[in-house]
Amino acid sequence: MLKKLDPLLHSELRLAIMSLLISVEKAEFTFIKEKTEATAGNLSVQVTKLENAEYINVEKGYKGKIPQTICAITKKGIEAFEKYVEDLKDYLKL
Amino acid sequence: MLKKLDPLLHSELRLAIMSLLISVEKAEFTFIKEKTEATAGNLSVQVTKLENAEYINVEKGYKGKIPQTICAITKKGIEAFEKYVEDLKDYLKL
DNA sequence: TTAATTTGGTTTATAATATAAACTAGTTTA
DNA sequence: TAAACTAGTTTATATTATAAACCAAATTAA
Repeated sequence: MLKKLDPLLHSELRLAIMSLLISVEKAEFTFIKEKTEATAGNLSVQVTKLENAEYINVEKGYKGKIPQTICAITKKGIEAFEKYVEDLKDYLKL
Repeated sequence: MLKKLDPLLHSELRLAIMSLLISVEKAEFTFIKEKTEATAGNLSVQVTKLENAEYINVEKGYKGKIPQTICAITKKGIEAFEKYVEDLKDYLKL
C-alpha cells in the first residue's frame, strides 16, 4: 500500500529548499532564493514552515551591515527527507 | 537547475492514480477507490482533472445494471508520468 | 409494494496551501 | 537628502485539495 507522503515535503519549493540543503548543509537565504528562483516572500513563508517543523534551523545575523539569514538542515530534516524519498519511490516505481 | 514539476502529477492522489494505472493499464473506478483509500468525491474530481489533461481516458458503461467507470492511462499520460519521475529524481538526488 | 439501504458516482462548499503583492527596515548611490 | 537597492516579513488573494451533500438506480427488508 502506498504510504501517505509528508505534506511538508510534498511541496515543490519546500522540497527544492530541502534538496539544496541536503547537498550543502547550510546556505544563505539569498543563495537559496537564487537557486530556487523563488520570490523572497514565498521563500520566507516556506522557510518558516520548515523551521517550525524543525526540519531546518534558521539563524539571523549580519554580513557586515547587511542582514543575513542562514538556513541549515537538521538531523530531523535529513531523516524526514530520506523517509519522503523512500515513500515516493513506491509511487514512482523506483 | 531543478525543473518545474508537472502540477497535475505533483498531487498525492493523482500521482497514486497514475501510479496504479501505470501498472495495470486500466482499472475500474471502484478498484482505484479501494486501492487509494480516497473518498469517491475526491477521486471523481481528480479523475476528471486527469481526463481533461488527456493523461487518462474514462469510459462510463455498465456492469450488468450497475454503472461502471473504467479509467485507462494514455500514451500522453505515460509520457507525462515518466517525465515527472525524471524531473523528481533531481530533487530526490536519485 | 413501498420504504430504507447500498452502490456508484457527481457537484458544490469549505478548508488548506501556495503565491504574489505590499510593506518594513536599513544601506548605498547620485 | 532623496531615490533606489538589499534582505527580508506580513498579509491578501488565487489555487488546490478535500469532504460533505447530493443524485439516480438497484437491492433488500418490512
